[in-house]
Amino acid sequence: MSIETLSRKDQINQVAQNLFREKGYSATSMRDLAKAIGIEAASLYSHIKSKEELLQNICFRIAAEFFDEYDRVQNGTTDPKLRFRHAVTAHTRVVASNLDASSVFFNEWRHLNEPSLSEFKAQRAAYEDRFKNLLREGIEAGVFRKVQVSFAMRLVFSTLNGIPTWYRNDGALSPDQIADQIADFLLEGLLKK
Amino acid sequence: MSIETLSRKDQINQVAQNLFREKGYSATSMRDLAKAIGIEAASLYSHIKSKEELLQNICFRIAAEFFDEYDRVQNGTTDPKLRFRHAVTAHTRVVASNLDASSVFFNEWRHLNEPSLSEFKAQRAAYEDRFKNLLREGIEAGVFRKVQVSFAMRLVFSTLNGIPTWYRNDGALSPDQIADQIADFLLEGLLKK
DNA sequence: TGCTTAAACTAACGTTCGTTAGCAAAGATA
DNA sequence: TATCTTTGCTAACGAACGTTAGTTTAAGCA
Repeated sequence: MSIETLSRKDQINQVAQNLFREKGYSATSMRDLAKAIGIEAASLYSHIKSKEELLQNICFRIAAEFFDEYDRVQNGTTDPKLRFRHAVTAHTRVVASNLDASSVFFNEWRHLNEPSLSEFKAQRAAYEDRFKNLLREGIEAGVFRKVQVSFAMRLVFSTLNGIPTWYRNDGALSPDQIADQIADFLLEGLLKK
Repeated sequence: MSIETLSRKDQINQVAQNLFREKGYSATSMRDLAKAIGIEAASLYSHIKSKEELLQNICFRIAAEFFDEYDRVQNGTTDPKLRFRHAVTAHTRVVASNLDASSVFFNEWRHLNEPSLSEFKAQRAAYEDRFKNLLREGIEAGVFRKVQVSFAMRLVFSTLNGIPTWYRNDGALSPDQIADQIADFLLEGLLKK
């Protein structure tokens, strides 16, 4: 869907995603946002309640996508190695298909105010726990090396959440392709076997 | 060195590192910074030229540390696997020993203005090239899997630069210890051999 | 004691911030 | 045609922003 066919409200949310990512939430003014759309700053308030509402929309929409995609791919799978691979590729697809929004999710969430901030942290922790459990399963099954699960989980997420810093969805590599390659990298490492 | 024994100028730089990391550069006001020190905002200008100068100091000091530590550990080593391991552990030590500053380096550099911004990008690209060369060497030597070097470099840096999001230098694990564990993770991956 | 200097202060500058109030235009609906 | 709703506008609010000017304070030194 091109940006002209979106409702004004959707258009505002989309441009906000882009600006919040490029300049950061605090450094993006409502006048910047309005100018990028082609209206006056005050006119934004015919469609939205506040600047922070825009940030909340982005953060919680992406959080929901992470959960949804995770549930979708885990359904029915029991093999620990495959469960982990599916979780990694699902997460990667969400990130790579929502570069602006996921970038804001990763870097701008701290500008949320209460109670959104606590809710955000709780959801993130719950999501991270799922990955810790996958790692535990893999270790207990003797498939993964005996690593500290919370340490390994942090490294995995660092790799995944860094995607928006370098990936461009320009046709060279599809989200599915990099998802597979990242899963390979996390499972195999750099060394030749 | 405790914060009270620093010169005022050093103290300002140190508190700025911390605030820029916690709240972001744009969301940190000079009045925030002054308040955290216990003086008036205008008094800061007896010691510094501008807010942006503080950001420049942080970014370029850390950049220099990355280069220095890299040069120090590469000196004399020729084995590709060891060269890569040393580069990774050196980088990790710099990050883990400068959590506030490296966090600002990773996340707030975009608020630099020209010409500092271009200079920053150039230095970062030069540093990244060193890692790409190490990966190339490892592949040519048959030690590393045949991965795309620029892709692998991005994944490596994502892992390393995510350290400030989770590591606390509180005595549980020293910078050297996590450096070794991260190198293991990058080289070996999660799978049991 | 008088002089110099560093480092703080108060006051204020002009600008930008997010947001509100009130109004105008335009299209949909009756 | 008359009315309502949506979506924009101009004007402006009070607050906060980075920064400058000018002044005071206090310590070090001749």
